[in-house]
Amino acid sequence: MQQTLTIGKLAKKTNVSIDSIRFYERRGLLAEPMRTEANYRCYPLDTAARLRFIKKAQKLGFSLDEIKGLMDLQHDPDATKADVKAQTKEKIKDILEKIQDLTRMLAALEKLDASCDGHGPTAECPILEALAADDSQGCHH
Amino acid sequence: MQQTLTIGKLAKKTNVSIDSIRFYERRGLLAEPMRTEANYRCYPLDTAARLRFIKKAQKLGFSLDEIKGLMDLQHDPDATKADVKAQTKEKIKDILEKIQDLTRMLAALEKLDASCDGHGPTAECPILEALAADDSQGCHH
DNA sequence: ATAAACTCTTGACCATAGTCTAGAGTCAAG
DNA sequence: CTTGACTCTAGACTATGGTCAAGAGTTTAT
Repeated sequence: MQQTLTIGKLAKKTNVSIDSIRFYERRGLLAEPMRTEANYRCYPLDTAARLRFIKKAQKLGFSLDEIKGLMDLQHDPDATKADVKAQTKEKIKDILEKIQDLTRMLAALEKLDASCDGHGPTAECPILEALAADDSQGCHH
Repeated sequence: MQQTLTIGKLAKKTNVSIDSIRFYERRGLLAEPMRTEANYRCYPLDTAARLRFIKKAQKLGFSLDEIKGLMDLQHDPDATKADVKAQTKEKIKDILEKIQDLTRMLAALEKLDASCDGHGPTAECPILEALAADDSQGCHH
């Protein structure tokens, strides 16, 4: 009973596809695991934790590159909590910005929606008219 | 004085790159324009309005395929304002969902951020620990 | 012993929204 | 009339996060 998993077992255990696991390895998010004589990957049990880390960080909006950065920090003896905190704050800023952009879009769309009674042909649809409107007049040189 | 523009003039007028204009044509967002004898595209002036439409709808979060759908509705005599309104409402729903997802991410990240004092090495960083935590215990079969 | 299930590598492919390159042809200004 | 700016096509390349297929080898179950 060695404490290792085949890629298939690891995939099932973590709900991450075999292809994704190999993809993460290529991208440097997972270390290259030991191999059996037949060249099969055999993963130590804690690789599952690493995959959990990846999936959770992904849900929080980190890209694979950013996740790699976080995991590298984790194993860098010279890295500080402040480094991790800085990346977290960076991400918070990103997300706030996205929320603001989406809120503006939402307001614009709701205004369009309210302007249209929803009856008749598209010929004079205020939504389409608003999108087609030429506001290039706003900036004369 | 024909009322047409070369692709370069159109690009400058609309701030859309020449490559993007040709790309939109390939994707069916712009009709194939007339050509000169030398096979140069010559655009009627109102193509600029169509490009404005595309860019505005894009800012509102519509994908190119969705924008194509909207523009097709615009010229379909059987399409109704209700069709446009339905797509707008669909988009509003999408955007609300995205905002909710991002808001949840934000809350999670802010909680992580607050849990870390930002001093010392990463060894016991609560942010990294939270990401690494195994919550698979929540679901025993 | 043999078939099913698993794994390996390499490389192509998906969507999205473009950008860039090469090589050829065209147009305008000096 | 030549040089520089513009345009043409086809196809490759970017980033992101994977998925899929082919063809070969391995392991497991019956």
